[in-house]
Amino acid sequence: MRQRNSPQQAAAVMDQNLAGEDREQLIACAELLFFAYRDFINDPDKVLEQYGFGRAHHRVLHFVNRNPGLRVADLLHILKITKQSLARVLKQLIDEGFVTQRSGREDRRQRLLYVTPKGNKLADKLANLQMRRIEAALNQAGPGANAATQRFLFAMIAEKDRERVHALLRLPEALVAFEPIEHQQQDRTT
Amino acid sequence: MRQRNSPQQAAAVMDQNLAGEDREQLIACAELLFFAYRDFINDPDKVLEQYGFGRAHHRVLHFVNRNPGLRVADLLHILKITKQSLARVLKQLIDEGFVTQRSGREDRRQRLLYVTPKGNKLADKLANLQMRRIEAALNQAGPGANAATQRFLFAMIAEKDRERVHALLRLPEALVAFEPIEHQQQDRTT
DNA sequence: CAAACAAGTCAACATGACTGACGTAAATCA
DNA sequence: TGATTTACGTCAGTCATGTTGACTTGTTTG
Repeated sequence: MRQRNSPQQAAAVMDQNLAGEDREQLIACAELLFFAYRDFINDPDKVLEQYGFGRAHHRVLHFVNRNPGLRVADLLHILKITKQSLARVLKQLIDEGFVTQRSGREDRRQRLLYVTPKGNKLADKLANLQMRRIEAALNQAGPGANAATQRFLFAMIAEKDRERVHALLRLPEALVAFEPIEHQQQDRTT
Repeated sequence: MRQRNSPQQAAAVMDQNLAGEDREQLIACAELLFFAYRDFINDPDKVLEQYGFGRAHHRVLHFVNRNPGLRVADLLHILKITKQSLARVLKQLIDEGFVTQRSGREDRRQRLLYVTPKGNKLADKLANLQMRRIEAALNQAGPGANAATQRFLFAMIAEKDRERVHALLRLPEALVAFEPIEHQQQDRTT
């Protein structure tokens, strides 16, 4: 038996109803994240379909577009998938002329990845779709939403990956160090 | 009991940028959303593996747990998948005693879904994992992050689904009406 | 030179999505 | 009442994307 307060009640006792209301807030966040991501993914999917590509292709194309010269190993860390999974979509992107490879100058074992002009065009097209939705959402969420949301999303990342992501996205320093956090024990597994 | 300060206090600085910088901000949001969701999904996955379940099972279990008496048709709208996709995971959840069905009283064609105590236990276990991460992230993101993030995530949802989600999550009215939205429907058909 | 490393590849498999077609029982409409 | 619609279930096949394991080819490094 779970009781749910009406919005009026919720607003009234916002900071007093400790565990119960707090729990509802957290669950709302979780569910909203699910719905938001569901629709965030949706726009590009329709376009990708026309190219015979899927989300996996999109992700590769995006990060190569944003980070020219990315190594395959980097991509594996970013996407957290196996190289066999990556290989399939990467091969398609290369075969169809959206991505190219060059050997690294210093280390010739490495295959550095770059988008072609064609790849850049598609990547930008997809990015613009998503950015339009994000922009509208930020506007609707009001001032401060950008900063707060970025801090929240960044803090949702597994702690051991944050530094890598921070560097990858070239984020401002403020994002990491908003509040000192006491004890954090996450992602010790494996 | 995070304080819900007015979002203006949180950070009014970051939101007034120029076009080029603005674009970078939006891209950062998009990428952060990807990384956040990637890791948000990760915690439950490890537990689900032990039960022989996947994400699809988790989603069904979660929404049935949160909304006892949910109809199959509702679930399809929530998850935006086909009934054939749903059928497989739902059947497993029922066969293994995590979910039960009852015929609707008014309309006996309907199969109303409920979690069993066993199902409730697993659902809560998974929810707690995710809520712990969200709680830590909200703390780290500072005051105002909860409200701002919820508004942002809500606004990311496809407009035609917002009303439905709003009703489903029993969200406070303020979430929808931060900024005057022009046309809003009153249809409450769940 | 041997070992470690970056990357590619082959094969088999699991999950979760899809389409299309069909069945069944209950509600609703003409 | 009889026909149609609705809610749900199911069979069968396909596709996209993930997995593990094993092996190869270059290249760098100890």
